[in-house]
Amino acid sequence: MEERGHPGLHSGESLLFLTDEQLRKGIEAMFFAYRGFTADPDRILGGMEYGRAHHRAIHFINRSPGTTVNNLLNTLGVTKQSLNRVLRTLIADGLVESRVGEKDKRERHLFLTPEGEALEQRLSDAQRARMRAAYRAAGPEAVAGFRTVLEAMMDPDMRRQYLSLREENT
Amino acid sequence: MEERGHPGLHSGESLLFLTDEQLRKGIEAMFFAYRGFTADPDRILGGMEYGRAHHRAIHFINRSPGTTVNNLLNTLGVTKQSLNRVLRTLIADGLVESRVGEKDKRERHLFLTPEGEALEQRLSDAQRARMRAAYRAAGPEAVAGFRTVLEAMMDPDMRRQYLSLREENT
DNA sequence: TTTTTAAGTCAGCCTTGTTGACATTCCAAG
DNA sequence: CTTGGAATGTCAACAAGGCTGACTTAAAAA
Repeated sequence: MEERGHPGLHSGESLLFLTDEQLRKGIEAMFFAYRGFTADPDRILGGMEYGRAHHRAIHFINRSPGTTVNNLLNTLGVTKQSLNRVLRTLIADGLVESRVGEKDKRERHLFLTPEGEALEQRLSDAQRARMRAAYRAAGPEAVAGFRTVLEAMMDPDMRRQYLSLREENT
Repeated sequence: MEERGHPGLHSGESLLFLTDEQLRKGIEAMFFAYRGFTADPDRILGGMEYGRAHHRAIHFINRSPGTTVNNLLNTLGVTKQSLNRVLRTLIADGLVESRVGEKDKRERHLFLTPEGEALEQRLSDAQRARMRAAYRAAGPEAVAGFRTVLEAMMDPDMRRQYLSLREENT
């Protein structure tokens, strides 16, 4: 069942990986894997007053300190009302700081406080631990393929988001 | 907590794919890709009275016709109350049929009606189209790696679910 | 000056998850 | 036969986290 002899892309047989059966396996793999992917942070957050939405906000603020609300909105793909509810609690609890923009005073630039960074660490440590185990078990070539397929699966807008985030510090 | 040089696997350099930076890229890839993964069915369902939960139920009933409520519960990882709310509407709307078990009459075996199968087709066609495009763009080797990493990322329970589903008709 | 933009807020709604309590049905063990 | 436990279903209440719509404020842009 293995023909990684690499495709000239003709030969027809190398397209067996595009059967509906193969596609469905991939779909179910995504479903079950995503559950694992979120399981550890969810467990940690379950004890607190926060949820997955807070985790996502914290992640991307940590990823791009000083990002604006609008940026974050687009990255997360939610409405400002949804995001605002999350940010309000994070700011009130002292995990996120919101600074008025210097150039454009309408904008608010978001930063993690030391407490916010501490929570971010806890959450991403847990998530990375699972990721690291999976990567190690699968090996570097599988990881490369993993990322290639995921990128191809994104909406174009999201792919741009993803790639622009990578530029920042690669 | 990061050992990046790391010995065991000789050469050391082959472990560069396990850096925190690489892991974070993988995490974000999962996040953005999952959005794409669910986008098409969500769009279709947005117009109706159904949501993602209905899609998942329909998918796995189609995948394993005659499965019991308890089986489905475990596969989906939700409570029976959550699933019941979804199943009730699907049954009421004539998309799913619930048959009392013959051997054990406490069990209800679930099947899609022709209408249910029609909706399943619409949804999975959309999802498979994206998957197919991604697979085609990435190539068979990347796809193999993709599935390998996803399997390694699942919780053991979910991996068993995933693999047992594969056995049924491979 | 007027219009547009960024952000925040309030109110209300929906889906989908959760617990807890309880009824029904039925198998199986005592 | 009786009873305990398992599988299912149902009701109620609640929470997270999406959404839309309407409105305000402040500041930038035209």
